[in-house]
Amino acid sequence: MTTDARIPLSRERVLRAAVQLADEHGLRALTMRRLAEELGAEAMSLYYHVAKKEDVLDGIVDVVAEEINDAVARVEPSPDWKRTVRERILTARQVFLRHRWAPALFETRSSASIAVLRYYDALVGLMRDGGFSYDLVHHALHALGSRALGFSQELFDPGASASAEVPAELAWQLPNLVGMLSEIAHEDPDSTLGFCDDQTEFEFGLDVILDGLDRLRERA
Amino acid sequence: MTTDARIPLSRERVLRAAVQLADEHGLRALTMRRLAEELGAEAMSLYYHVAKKEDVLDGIVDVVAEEINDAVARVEPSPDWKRTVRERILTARQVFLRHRWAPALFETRSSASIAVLRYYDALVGLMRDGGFSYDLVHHALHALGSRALGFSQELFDPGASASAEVPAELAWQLPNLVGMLSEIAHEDPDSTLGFCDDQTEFEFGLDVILDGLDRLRERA
DNA sequence: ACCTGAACACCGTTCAAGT
DNA sequence: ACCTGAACACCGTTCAAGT
Repeated sequence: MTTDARIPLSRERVLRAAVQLADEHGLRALTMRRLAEELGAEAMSLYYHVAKKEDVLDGIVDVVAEEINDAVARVEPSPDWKRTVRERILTARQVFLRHRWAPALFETRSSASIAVLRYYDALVGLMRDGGFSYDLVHHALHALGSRALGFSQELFDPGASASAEVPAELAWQLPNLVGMLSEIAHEDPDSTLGFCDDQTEFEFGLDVILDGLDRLRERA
Repeated sequence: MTTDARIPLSRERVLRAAVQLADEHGLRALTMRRLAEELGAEAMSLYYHVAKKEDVLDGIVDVVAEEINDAVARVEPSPDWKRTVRERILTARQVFLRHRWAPALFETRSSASIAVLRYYDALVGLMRDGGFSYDLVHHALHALGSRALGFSQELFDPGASASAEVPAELAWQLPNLVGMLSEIAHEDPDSTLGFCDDQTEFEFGLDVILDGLDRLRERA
């Protein structure tokens, strides 16, 4: 989907096109040459608007982070810190569902973008107002990890390794896993997303942590 | 550090060299050409022992996973499930500290290696014996995420963005973050690893989750 | 059976040159 | 000021050829 070549390039146009390219064809398709093609320009033209590819990657992280900030800004605060924080995080998660490549990329960035810092700043403020000490907020951010931003990279999807996919010769080595999977498959035979409902699992993990943090806050 | 060229290549030698190369120079240095050079061979020779680069990456994930399995096998079980699981996870973490590139790579693998599955199988068994239903174990694995395997990718290290590094013009946009960081820096002026002690934070987050899971187990 | 040289299709990036 | 062509140093990988 090559766009009109008459519109002049700009950093913003480049970044928008990069996000769209990643949305449609994944991060691997995001090469400088392909990106330029998408914009109806030559690869070398991009370098007038961005320093290098890393700059593009930093840029699209920022674009997504701004999208998150816009989304969570519409969440109306509640007197209950946990309710507000929970809703903000689930709202942020919706943005990541629109940009499936983003979690992996966010984790490769070493220095946080300004937009990400603003996101965290608001979170810190909400928890502080909810009765947390700065010290506990700090621990809380580490405990939440990427969940605070709205995603949780699944290392191993128990559902993806459903019993059917495990070769019989392997099964005997994994009695507990096989047992667990067969029971789950039995109990929830028609889950839409395979055996594990990502949304349910994300909320489960999030609530375990938020509840735990709330208990620590009360005790302190 | 080129090794003796007279020793014939083998899949195992290739993978060992790949791990060592990543340990010493990072994942980015792990190219087929460089790897071959390290082994005193030509890049094309590698393809007789591995299918493609992805195969090498799958392979070194497996090597690390086996290293983890060896390490946790030496953890002696306790009647308290939480104690045992906690110690196993912290033991696994030690392995990741020796292979800093591994967390990022583990997260890019879509299908889990057999060794990783064995690790999870043992974990499932321990929790099941500790009184968990299969269903709760399943939720627990999702809640722990990569922490179950012994690492937690930090998206944004609050310590890395210490107040000193935040430009003054940005600080006013981040009042809560700046407040939090200045207090933490003040309270813990001489932490070795910067402002955040990774080990402490990892254990904090792990304990929040394990305690939460234990409470859910009791209630069920 | 195991290893290699030459070659291909791709990268990101520089630099001098065009308008 | 903005864009481009040619070129460079790298990738992973194929394939026919060597021993």
